[in-house]
Amino acid sequence: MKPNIHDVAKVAGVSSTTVSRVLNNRGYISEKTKDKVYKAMEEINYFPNDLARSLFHKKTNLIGLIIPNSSNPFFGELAFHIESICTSLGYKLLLCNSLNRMDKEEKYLEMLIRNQVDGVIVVTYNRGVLDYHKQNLPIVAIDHYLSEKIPVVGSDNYDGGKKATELLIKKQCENIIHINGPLDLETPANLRRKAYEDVMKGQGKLPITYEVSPQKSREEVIVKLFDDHPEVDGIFASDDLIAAAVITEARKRGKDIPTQLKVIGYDGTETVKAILPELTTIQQPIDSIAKVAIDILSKEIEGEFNNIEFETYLPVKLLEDGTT
Amino acid sequence: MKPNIHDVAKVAGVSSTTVSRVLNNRGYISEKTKDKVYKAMEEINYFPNDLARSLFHKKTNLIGLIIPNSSNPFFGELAFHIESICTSLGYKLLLCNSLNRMDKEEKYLEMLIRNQVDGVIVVTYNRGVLDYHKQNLPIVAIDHYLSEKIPVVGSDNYDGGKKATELLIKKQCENIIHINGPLDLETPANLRRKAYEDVMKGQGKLPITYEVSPQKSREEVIVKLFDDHPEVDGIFASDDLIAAAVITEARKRGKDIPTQLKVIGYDGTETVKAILPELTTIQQPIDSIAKVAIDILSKEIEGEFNNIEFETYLPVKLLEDGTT
DNA sequence: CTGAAAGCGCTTACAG
DNA sequence: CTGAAAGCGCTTACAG
Repeated sequence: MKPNIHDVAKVAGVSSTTVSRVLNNRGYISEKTKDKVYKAMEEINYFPNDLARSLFHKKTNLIGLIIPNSSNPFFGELAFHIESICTSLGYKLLLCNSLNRMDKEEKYLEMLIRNQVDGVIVVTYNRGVLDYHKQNLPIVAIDHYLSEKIPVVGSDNYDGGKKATELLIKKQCENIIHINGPLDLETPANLRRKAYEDVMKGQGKLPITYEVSPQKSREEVIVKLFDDHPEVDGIFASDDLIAAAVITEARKRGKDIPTQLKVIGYDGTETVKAILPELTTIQQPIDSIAKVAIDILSKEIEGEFNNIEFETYLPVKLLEDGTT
Repeated sequence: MKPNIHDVAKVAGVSSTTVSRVLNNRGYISEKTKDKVYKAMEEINYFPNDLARSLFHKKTNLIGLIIPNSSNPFFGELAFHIESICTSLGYKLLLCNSLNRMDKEEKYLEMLIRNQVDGVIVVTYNRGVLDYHKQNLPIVAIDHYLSEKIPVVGSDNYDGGKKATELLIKKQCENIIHINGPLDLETPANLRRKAYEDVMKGQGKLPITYEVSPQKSREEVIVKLFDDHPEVDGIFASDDLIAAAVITEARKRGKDIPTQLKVIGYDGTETVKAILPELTTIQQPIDSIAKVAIDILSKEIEGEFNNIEFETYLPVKLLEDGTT
């Protein structure tokens, strides 16, 4: 059986109140007593039970993180940064992979509430999930505006889409096509597409967007794109994984990159930079997103609602390399 | 203030004992009472406090996962699979990124103990961390044998190294060099190196290993390797990220892959397969590793120590593609 | 079929 | 400087 505070008290020959005081360094305790208690704790290998503490304090120092999938490099890196910052602040992280499924998101949210988390960081593209549980739980959303009451932190997707499209134009591409994720989910990628369309129209060009979805895989869509549009000479993909698949297919078809086809991706994770460094891409500041999200969540937790920024869109960076 | 079981009881006009019984579906309760209680819970938006439940039951359904870094695709995918399986079993996951640092691992372990986790899954290459806290906490190690008492689940690293080296030999490589991670950490990659050396020696060839470390980056090491050994025509990298960097550097030097240089990596994550599908690699069964690790941990938690396999090494698979 | 009481492991106001 | 008591939100053996 694990020792508890009474076991420590017995060994040290004091009351459990005193042990608790030593533990929390609270009130006056004689050095002698302190020593006795510390020795007793060590002797019986005592660790305080944070469950009991949390129950009393009504604060768990637990944060829930709901992301679609930590396998994706973007979310894997986001989870890493968020966890690191949480730990440095004394918070612990409960990880939840929702696969972007609303039913899972709701179940996770209920689980987090039952576990009394102090706050939740959520990356969801399903509006409305969070209204479901009417608890007034501190929440911050990443990447996507959910409701007036929920602060959102992300990066400047419109500017990213603009920068990407403009680069292809500057590089003399005549036939620029965009590949995006599911258009029905309200992902931030939709703003990238909007910027693409605006820039194209501004140039008097016709925007064309292909859509990758759970039903149509990256590979399928890209094959169709090349079949439909053999004239394509510039592709802006809404994430780096799609861009990588474009490069693979282009190679198969003997299309040289960047002379015959220029490709630009989106995200610029460390992983992709390591594996495919030649990919030109728009880099999101994942570490800053994590930092700002936790800053805001901490403020919500501490009840400082007055100086909270409700929408933060951090700047993105063009990383130019060999594929353009 | 969040409602508690007494609030529900008051609204429903019953005792809190009865509410608890309804909540746990335990003992006989009249349908009428059940209904009243459910209505009351809904009315005041009640969710049970799992902290209090856990405190009573001395079981939290919390699992701790300590990995080096969820940014790395291998660990990101491992975390994903572990979390998914945990959730399907009613466990919740506390994520810890140790950066392979022993001091962090120890702090995380203490945190997990204080939080009363039911068990811990740990990927560490620092022997001895776990002896530190002498709690008899259910633990399972992934990828690395830590002590007689701790079951380990991994894949067959020796066979992976053997398969990789043999492929390069079969493909007529004359000068095969191996690149490994830090040799002082007892990583599973060391077994891959051992297999490489054995196969090389068996062929009457001299094994040569270059070491990537926190001090010497992948890029640095690879540049040196090519400078030292312009004759190299086969490289076996102990992970896919190193293999990718080899490919990048080879391209810079105008060495054609696979005609002048053949490259094989290790891990075969979904991410790398998506971004660099032409990479030949040895694939680890990440999902099975996760599955078996949790199976074993569950058994430890339930106290079924009799039918636990203490060492499990799952088979790896050669994925042959364009780089060889 | 239902309730009062004790207890899970802590903490803190209150006394002394 | 130290201790007894009440309470955080639950659950369950025991009565009835």
